[in-house]
Amino acid sequence: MYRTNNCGELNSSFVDQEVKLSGWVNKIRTKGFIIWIDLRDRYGVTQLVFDKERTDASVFEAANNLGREFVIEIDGTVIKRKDVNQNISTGEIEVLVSNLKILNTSITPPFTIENQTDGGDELRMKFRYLDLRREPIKENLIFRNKLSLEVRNYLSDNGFLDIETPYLIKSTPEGARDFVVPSRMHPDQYYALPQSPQIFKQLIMIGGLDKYYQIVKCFRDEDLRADRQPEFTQIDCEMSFVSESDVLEQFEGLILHLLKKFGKTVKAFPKLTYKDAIENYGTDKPDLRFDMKINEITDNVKGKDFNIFDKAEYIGCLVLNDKAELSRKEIDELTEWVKRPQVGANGILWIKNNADGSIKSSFDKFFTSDDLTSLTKDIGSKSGDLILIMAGTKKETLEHLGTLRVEIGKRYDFINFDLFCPAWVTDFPLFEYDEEEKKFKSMHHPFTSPNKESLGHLDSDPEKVIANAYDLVLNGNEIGGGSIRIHDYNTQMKIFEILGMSKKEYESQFGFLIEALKYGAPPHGGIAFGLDRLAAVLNNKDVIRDFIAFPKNNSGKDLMIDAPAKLTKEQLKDMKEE
RNA sequence: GGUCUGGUAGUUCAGUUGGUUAGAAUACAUGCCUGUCACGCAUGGGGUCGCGGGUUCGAGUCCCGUCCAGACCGCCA
Repeated sequence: MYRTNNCGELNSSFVDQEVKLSGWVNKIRTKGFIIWIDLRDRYGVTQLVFDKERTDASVFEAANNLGREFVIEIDGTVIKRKDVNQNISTGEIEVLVSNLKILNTSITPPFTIENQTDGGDELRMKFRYLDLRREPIKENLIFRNKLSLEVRNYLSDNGFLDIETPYLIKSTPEGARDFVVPSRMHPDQYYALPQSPQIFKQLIMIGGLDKYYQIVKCFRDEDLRADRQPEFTQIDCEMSFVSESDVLEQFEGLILHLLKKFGKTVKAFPKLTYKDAIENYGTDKPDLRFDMKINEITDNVKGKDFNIFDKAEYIGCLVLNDKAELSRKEIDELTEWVKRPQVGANGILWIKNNADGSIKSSFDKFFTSDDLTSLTKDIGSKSGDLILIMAGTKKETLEHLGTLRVEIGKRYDFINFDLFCPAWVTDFPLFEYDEEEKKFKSMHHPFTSPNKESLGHLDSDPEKVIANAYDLVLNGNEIGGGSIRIHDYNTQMKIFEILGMSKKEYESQFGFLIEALKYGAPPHGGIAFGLDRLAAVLNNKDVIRDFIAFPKNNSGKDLMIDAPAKLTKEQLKDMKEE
């Protein structure tokens, strides 16, 4: 037996008990006559004490020779501390050690195993097993476990069945690039790893299992971001005999269940259309933790001989309450920020609706103060406000204003980080036109059903067709998305046709699904959530890597195991036809 | 594929206009220390300034190339 207790559970109620503990040497503090060691395991830290009066000389000597991250087992007596440490749960007691056994030694770790480590990202990834010993990473993984457990509880209580789907499937050219796996038994042929179990979950519905879920790894061979990994985990769900509102209700329940379980404050759960989201927030994943909206002022400002306005297709602005005192330098910094190639805006124009009633703008040459006053009235700005204006094409300007809005929210503390603001975004277009390939592409995927009301546009004007598709947005992050699927053979054919796929193409790629639709496919739909991202967002973090035990770095590498790597000639030979 | 930022001690970083022997903190080692908990004090070891080339009397510093890391754009049905 290595231990009678763990390093997180001892407190004053254990005083005078004999205990045996095992763990890692986190920190050694010595005063010559006395040595303290912080012993760490998954559960916490317990202070061990050795001193020249109370500890056997050989044990004291052994304690003197320990190093960081040695694994030790000790016997001792729980005693009250002279000075209590309020910061840790075991801070009232310490263990007077009578016996010390070294279970394993350690060389000096390359970074400190502390909450605020001195290690950089690269080093932490290379020695991820040491990084996992750190409290913040450990807590993230414990949180992730609780999260997936609560997801399972909710879905199981609501009658969903956990059904596994295959990882070795067939590649399709639609959507993201697939990771491919060569087949040894069939040289020059390849499996693909699933980007999502999409088609399988639809076939499970056609198979009559009614409610399915799976917490499942998915794979996409695309470039990474702070919130994107090439392999990631989805909470994948599908239901039969449901309309869009049924799905939204069911999964609003899931999200509220989770937010409640984790003690989060939720203000509301609004439903906005894609169009409203874009026009009010400049993005399809609005951060609703602050109320600021984009105001369109195109018609208000044209015709003053100001070229920038007169030439623009769209002019919009943001009203920053009580920020009129912002310095010229700060506005210039914001301007530089939006002009960086990553944002790509042309610049920012401003109006200061000063607290003293005066009004000033960066285009005073063209606008009288009466013009400005009437403009501020129209957009409901009060004195003390700063108004930032952008102009250009509608699509780009809204996008830039949306990016600026979030930056302002962060920079000037408009965002309330204690608040969790989930929202549905609905009524996405079914298609978007790809200028490069000169054809329509599915905005979601080709199995998304068109909205009944817009079916008339299917032949004449595909871009106007609205999909029965929806995203779940939380604090400005897309954490889920789904749709009602097509369960009708003819509609599915029609969609493939609009996407410019030949009969040969769709039959070779999705023939089995098309066939299945002929055998009494029920109406069905579903949703998938990104578990990694959900875990990060619930902890107000932007980077999902630290919610994954062994993540890939920015360029898709695992720095610890050094993957990807080359294969041997022998291995490659197996993959090729003679 | 592109843009930006960075790469200097085990680690995190500073390093001025190009100028003598490249610094700090921390980690590590040794010693001291009668209650520490970011313990303290003293001493010490520790450097291919990412790599290659160029300019120069002289390069950590300037130029070109390249590699690596991070953030973002494209991409992510």
